[in-house]
Amino acid sequence: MSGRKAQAARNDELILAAARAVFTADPNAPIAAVAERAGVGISALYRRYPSKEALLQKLCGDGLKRYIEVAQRAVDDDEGDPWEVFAAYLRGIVDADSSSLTIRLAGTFQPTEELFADSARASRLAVEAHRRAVEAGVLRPDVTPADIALLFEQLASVKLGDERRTAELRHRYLALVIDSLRLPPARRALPGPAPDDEELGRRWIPEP
Amino acid sequence: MSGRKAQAARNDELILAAARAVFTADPNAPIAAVAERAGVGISALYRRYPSKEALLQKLCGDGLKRYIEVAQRAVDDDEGDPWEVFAAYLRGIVDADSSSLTIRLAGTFQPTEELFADSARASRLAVEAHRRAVEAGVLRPDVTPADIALLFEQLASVKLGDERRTAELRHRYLALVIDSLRLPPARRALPGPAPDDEELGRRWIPEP
DNA sequence: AGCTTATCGGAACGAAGAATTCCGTTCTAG
DNA sequence: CTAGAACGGAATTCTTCGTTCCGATAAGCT
Repeated sequence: MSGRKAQAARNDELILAAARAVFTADPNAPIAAVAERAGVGISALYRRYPSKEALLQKLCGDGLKRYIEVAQRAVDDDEGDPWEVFAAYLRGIVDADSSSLTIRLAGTFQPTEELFADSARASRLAVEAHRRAVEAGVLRPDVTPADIALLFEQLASVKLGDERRTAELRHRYLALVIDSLRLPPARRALPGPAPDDEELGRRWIPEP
Repeated sequence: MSGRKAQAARNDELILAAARAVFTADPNAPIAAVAERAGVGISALYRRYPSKEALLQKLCGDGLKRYIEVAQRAVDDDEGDPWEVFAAYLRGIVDADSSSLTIRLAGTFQPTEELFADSARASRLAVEAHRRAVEAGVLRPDVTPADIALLFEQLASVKLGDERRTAELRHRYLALVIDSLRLPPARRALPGPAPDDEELGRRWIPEP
């Protein structure tokens, strides 16, 4: 499995993964940072995407697709325990890091028609997943789908250490909020260790 | 109360307020944006602060002082209901927007010795306020002071509409988390209306 | 009234950064 | 053996931003 074409196909993924990592870390990162992270030259990028904006649109579109997939799963599930279905939906969106790929990137590119359409679709699914949870009597009715959207964004703002640690902490705070969203009130142990002082303090020094 | 000196004193405040607004909205904002927002020329800025970095250090220092003041109040209060004291501390920090002025600005300037000292002092007070709440049996013992710090940061990431609306929403989500932090579990109505779709959707279009 | 000087507005300057283009090189497929 | 796809990265061009500089203004003092 070698050859020029295989290498190119591998670069496709490499570049997308690098772009995700770089732009979720900093929506205004230069495009050269993506190339460097992917371990390719700049021209490898421009061969695939006509501009930075096109790349960002692609990332955002992928983020919406992830969202739609996870939400669709929650809406389609008629068997599982309603609360568990809803909680799995929340965890799934947090893991997909959809907020970082969509609304967080907004402002750095001009949204296309397709993006608007997918965004509307995602929104409808979110409302439906929400409605099911409320009607099943497992979700606090005074929180709205828009509240949930903002909660996702808040969780996406958590960034500490590497990717794994960040995901762990997001789940920790999601668990805190899940406890409070749940009806009737329940309380479980928080997952993942709390941050320690060294972990928090490291962030004060400018990098370069 | 006019005169050159009064005007200058008024500008002192104007500039600081503008800098707070501009840099909490965007930690990498150009210094010209501060001058414009304050309605003064650039030289009015450079007369007061030798560099952009010095201004940022001042803002961060002020943020820490606000934090210390609020936390000190919580630590000193021996009379009030322990939970109410702790909840007021949380609300106070959110209102002071300390996170946006401190850790959020970190990386845009070199921290001074004094900042480190104040930061340590703030941290000690936070731990003490936390300890009191846990020992009074009103705060979930599996959340640590570091958890609380990250919660503040998450709340500070909420930004929607004008300053008033943003503060309202932060309190809404603080209430959600407060419900879950509290021991024994309690549940109150959420303050402030949830965001509506138009409010959320407006953020997709790039500004200029 | 006239002079001094603190204060200010904003243009000018220079450095840095970033998106995109361009060119020479490599290596595969046919 | 060669045409050309794919690539690395320097060169180009444009923008942005921090800082400096200069002329204008008017308060306060003599």
